[in-house]
Amino acid sequence: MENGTPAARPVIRRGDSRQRLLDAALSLFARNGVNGTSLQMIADELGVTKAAVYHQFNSKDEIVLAVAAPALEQMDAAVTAAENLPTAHEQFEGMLDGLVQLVLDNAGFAATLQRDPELGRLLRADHRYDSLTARMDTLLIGSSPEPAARVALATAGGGLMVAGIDPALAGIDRDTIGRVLLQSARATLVPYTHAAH
Amino acid sequence: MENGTPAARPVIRRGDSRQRLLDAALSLFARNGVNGTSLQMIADELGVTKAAVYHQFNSKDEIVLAVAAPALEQMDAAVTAAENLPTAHEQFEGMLDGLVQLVLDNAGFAATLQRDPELGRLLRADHRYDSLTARMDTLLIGSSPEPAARVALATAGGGLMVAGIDPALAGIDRDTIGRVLLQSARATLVPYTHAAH
DNA sequence: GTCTATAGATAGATAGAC
DNA sequence: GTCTATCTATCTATAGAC
Repeated sequence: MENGTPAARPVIRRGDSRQRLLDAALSLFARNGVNGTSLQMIADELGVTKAAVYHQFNSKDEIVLAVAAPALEQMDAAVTAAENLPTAHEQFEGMLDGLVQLVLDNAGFAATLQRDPELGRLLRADHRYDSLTARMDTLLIGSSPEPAARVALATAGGGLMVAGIDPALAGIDRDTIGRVLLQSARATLVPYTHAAH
Repeated sequence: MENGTPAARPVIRRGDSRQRLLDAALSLFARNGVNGTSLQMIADELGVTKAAVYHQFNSKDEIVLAVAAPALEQMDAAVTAAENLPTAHEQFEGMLDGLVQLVLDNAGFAATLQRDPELGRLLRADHRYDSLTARMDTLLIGSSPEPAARVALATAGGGLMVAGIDPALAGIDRDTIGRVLLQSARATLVPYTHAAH
């Protein structure tokens, strides 16, 4: 290689170890839950000691929140995009599409969120998350839903989340999973939304 | 009081403390997960010490399995009842009905099962559970389901389970929840079952 | 059935050397 | 960025008195 660049390109990029840590942590969280995953397990997975983990994050909670961040950003983008669609019907369908993509792109995170009370508590402590879910709910079942609609929303959401959990679903192609998830969520919600007509 | 009976009827019946322990444990498991619930928390909830808990159960796993037992028995009964129905269509609908009742009757347990990897592992170690779920799956989507049907089954199951989780659903009457759950599960599964015609 | 006391392991977290 | 070493708190579980 030529020496036109002032410094040789390092084989290990900066921030790589941080990302490797987050990947390992998410994988362990999805399998064992947040409470079932110790910092020792994360360190072992990376082949380092706990102290090395603490060099990059000040606490376990910080790791959990860093793991959640990308999914929350994608969720924010999906909600905002759906809100900007012209008709209520398109908003409903757009939000549904975005939600399925979100789950497919973040299956491990969805599994963790669905399963772990600890992650739910941490997220609910953040105002952004509360606001996001409220906006999403409005797009799907309106701003003053009847009780049955709230049950349907929880049911549809729960059904979506398991796509990343069930080991029996490993090996099934993304398109098939996405198609079924979309059909299921739509069929569950349509009787209770005013926007689907 | 008269002394006609040889011993005064005790105010606290035998076995009550065991049942109180299981009730407290399930409540804590549903809120915090199995891994998020220590024996100390269970003892505190009952106002006793850990040692008193260990007098009734030899290990934490034993408590978890004892908490799960009633739901597993009800599941067994529901599957068997559905299998004895005459037509495939009635078996499908009967299993769906039984499943919804199961979830409504054991909301706390369903929440725990859905969320906690630890409980799932413990149950899967028991052959009875594996066999039960296999029989249930066959009633709902047949014995050699296509991939999409397996996704639909996991989705419907996940949707059902959340009925006991979401705090936002507290206060909604049982009939409403049951009706929505049944509609959702049926709508999700019908496109992929051969028994629904 | 409930208690005190404790064992042994592991949790999250910190200090300071390299 | 990674290490050794260590702290404190808590965990599951046991022993033995009342």
